[in-house]
Amino acid sequence: MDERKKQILHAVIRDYVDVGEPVGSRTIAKKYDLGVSPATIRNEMSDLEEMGFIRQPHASAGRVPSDKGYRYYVDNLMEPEEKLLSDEEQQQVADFFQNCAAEMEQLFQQSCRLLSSMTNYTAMLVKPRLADSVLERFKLVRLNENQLLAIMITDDGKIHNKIMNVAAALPDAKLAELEAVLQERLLGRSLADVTDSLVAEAAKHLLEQQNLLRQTFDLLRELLFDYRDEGSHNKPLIQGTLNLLKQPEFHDVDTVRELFSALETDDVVKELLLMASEKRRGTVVYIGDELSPQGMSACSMVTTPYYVNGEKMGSIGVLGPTRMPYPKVIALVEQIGAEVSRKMGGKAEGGQ
Amino acid sequence: MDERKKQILHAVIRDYVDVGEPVGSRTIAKKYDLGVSPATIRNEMSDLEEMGFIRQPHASAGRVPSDKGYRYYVDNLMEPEEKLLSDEEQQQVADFFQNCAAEMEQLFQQSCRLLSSMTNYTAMLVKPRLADSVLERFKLVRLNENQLLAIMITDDGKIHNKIMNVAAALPDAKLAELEAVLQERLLGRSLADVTDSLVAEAAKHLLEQQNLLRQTFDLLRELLFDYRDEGSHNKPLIQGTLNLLKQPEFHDVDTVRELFSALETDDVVKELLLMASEKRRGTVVYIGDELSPQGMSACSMVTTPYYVNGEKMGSIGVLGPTRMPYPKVIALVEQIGAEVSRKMGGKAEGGQ
DNA sequence: GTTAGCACTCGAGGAGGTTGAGTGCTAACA
DNA sequence: TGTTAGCACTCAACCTCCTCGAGTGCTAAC
Repeated sequence: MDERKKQILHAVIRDYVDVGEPVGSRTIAKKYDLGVSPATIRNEMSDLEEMGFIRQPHASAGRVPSDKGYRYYVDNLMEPEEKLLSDEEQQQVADFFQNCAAEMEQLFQQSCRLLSSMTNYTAMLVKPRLADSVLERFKLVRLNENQLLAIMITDDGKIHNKIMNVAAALPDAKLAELEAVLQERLLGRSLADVTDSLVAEAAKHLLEQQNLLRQTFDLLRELLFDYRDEGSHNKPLIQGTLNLLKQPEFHDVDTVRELFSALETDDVVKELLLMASEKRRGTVVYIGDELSPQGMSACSMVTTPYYVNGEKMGSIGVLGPTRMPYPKVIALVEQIGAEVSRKMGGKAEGGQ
Repeated sequence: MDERKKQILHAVIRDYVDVGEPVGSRTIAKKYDLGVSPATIRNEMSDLEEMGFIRQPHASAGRVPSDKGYRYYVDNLMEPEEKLLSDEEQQQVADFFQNCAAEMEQLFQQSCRLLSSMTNYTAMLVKPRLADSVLERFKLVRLNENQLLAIMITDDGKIHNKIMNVAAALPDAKLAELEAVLQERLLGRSLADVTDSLVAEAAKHLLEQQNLLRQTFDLLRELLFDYRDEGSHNKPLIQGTLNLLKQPEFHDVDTVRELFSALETDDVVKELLLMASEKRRGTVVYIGDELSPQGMSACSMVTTPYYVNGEKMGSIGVLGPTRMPYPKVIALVEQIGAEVSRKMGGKAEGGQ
């Protein structure tokens, strides 16, 4: 891959992303000053096609970048100066984060919306894993003779609760004792740390005395593990699904159907967003075929992790057509990701 | 509108719903035994067109029912025997409701899914208004010196809570007193009944003594009214949006965009579903243009109310193309609505 | 290694023709 | 007066044929 080939590939991609139509050798010779004739460019393009970086939609058309071509571009060709946001965009982001909500849930919602409206693609965000939340408060409240309400407040400000039935009367003193023991053992720990044995041990001596509490404990354990596994508690946020319909590549209803049904499957979205953050590789770009296991091979995705209190984290990202202005989108995702981290008191982490 | 015209209109609609293509005079003469020649049917159809019940997509095509035609059909032509569900369908519904969840939220979700999968259209449901929920329990729990947790449990089993800051220490005795007074005044009332004056009066003598509680009360009032107005607390359920994409009438991406953006607006959906139940007219059918204020003039909608404990209620319904088998869909919606009512201990109400 | 020139390919788009479903009209019939 | 047969007419859908133009690949010359 010599320098000139790189230049030509770069030119093909820039032009295609811009105009949306296959780009020919003449166009490149005219628009980008490479100092060679169309014929030479043709030869080079023929090589590039053989190498799999570009392809022809049909025999007498210009060239279009392949997924591999975009990949090479993102990995090797993108120039830092392309990644800058315009002043207005900078401003827009800054303004937004100055005035945005402090409450976590809302901040996420709104950031997601911002990202989708600024890119005109679909934005998505996974909230921090509930398992990483730290138990800050734990209360047992008597509702009546047979019912207790367990209240847990986690450090993200969320209140979780569950009504539990107790088989027989439980004196106030015992209840207080139970609460105290559990508080001592559970508070300050993340839900991930709350293991079966921990709960069991915490209540051992109580259980010995009062077998009737066993049910309550089973319920409590269920509750804790339920939250820890975060089954349905942590749906990813998705904003601007409809933006994708604006894209010419999704003018075919069948493609749209496939794509949307993938988007409706929360697990797919979460998996995608988390694939990136779990590798801890900063911003990650998935291109075309790399999303085919998720049924989105017509798309590309840019995700970046964000941090809450320096540790716990989630991811925010954008889904658009493979033909997207990668540098801009990457810059925007990183910028917004960093701002979210900042707002949440985490350390930002940018770049690749 | 003589008998023969009715028969012909009926035939046009049945055939069009079935086949999906404009239907001509010859087809009707052959398929439906009206005892007259195509020529006669042509004359009648010409009249029907003049009356606005059918129309021609283009000059040399067959006829297609207009919105007005469907309306007339639904109001006057549908025969009771058309409204029967097949045995398998009956069975499917019965099976489902035998095994379905008892928990309200889940029951709604699952019923909605059932309706959408059985019709292959989009199903939607508004949950009962929160304002109609009755406060069953009310608790004030001290979290620490400066924070109280207000817990409200409504008769639908939902737990609502809010953390409130109190300016200065509040002795346990006062807290208990406060709780007791509020319980006395608020329990057993629906959120709709909880008025500003009620809360104020309930706490009057307390406030006189302890001005510092004012803030707490303001917060509590806010909380109550927040739930009562049910701002974001009561999103309608929507299932099977993607089913609409299967319909040939939505093969155009622009129509889809318009429709989906309407569906994304919760208020529009809720308004639609509630329009019916507020009139207390049983099952209601909206056809084509009648939905144009909601930006869904390509669709028809069938909704029916359901009842919880005989009074409080919501609606369940189906959104599909105007070309839908109305009798079947109506029967299905009513059946499922009735089952939901039954499950929720409400009285069923069928028919129009 | 680069370039100019040229033949070739192929999709897009328009013109023209054919087909078939369906209508509207008219005149004849009961 | 209502019904029917017959016939001319209309029009979308579908072909085919044609041209145009963008773009390529190849070759021979520089």
